[in-house]
Amino acid sequence: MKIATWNVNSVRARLEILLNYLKANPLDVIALQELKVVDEQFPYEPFKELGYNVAVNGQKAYNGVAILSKLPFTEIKRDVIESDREKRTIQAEVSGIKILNVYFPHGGLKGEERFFFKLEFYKMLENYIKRNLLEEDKFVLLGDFNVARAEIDVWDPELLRGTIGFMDEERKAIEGIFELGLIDSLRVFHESEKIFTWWDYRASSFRKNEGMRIDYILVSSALKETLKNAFVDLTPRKLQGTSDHTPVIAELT
DNA sequence: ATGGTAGTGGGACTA
Repeated sequence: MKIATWNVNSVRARLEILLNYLKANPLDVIALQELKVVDEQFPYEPFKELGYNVAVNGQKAYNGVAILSKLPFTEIKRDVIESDREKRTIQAEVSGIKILNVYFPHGGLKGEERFFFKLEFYKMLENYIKRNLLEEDKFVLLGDFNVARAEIDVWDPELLRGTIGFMDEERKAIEGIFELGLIDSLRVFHESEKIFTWWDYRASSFRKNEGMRIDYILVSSALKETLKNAFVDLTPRKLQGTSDHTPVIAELT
């Protein structure tokens, strides 16, 4: 089973790129973030034509998440965090695996309201997992975490230290989620490579490879033995008019 | 500390 996460930064603006990608790259499950569209206006049809079941939790102009799956969903939950009014979570079960897709807040500068909201969001998600998932559950947490975990996950740790996405407070918060026994799939196969998933549109960041690894696929220990590969696909980031993120993919048996 | 770009929706906001 191939599972991917991709912050598409508007599903409608990226429809052509997304469909072409799925035609060329067979994925079983794909988690999308930043749809920027309400459920009613989500482009369901072209995905259905490619054989996908579609579960959407959308919002106008901002946020919005979806899960596409070739296999049928046996359960769909939206807004799994109680105060999630921003449409940032959707969970679906596919073939006995619970898949939780999360678009974490970007946050703000230290001390600002959005900064505290972001830290609270990490804590709420940690609590949700603690309360709702058992150690033996087959579970995948994936999405745009909006934080780089370690120095290896940013292009210039000295320059970026203390900026949004690489503050000590958010790194500590995300570590609380990793410490629930979840496995950072990319690092199982690429232990010490500098690999990024996001590059700012500005300042030719992608050309200079000035990026950050802020998108993750984490798997529960019950899935550890089934993990066969994980990688970042840079190809779609090279296209004109593409998202500022590129997909992360994990392969399970 | 600022600016650089992009999407939405037709200005300001988020990222």
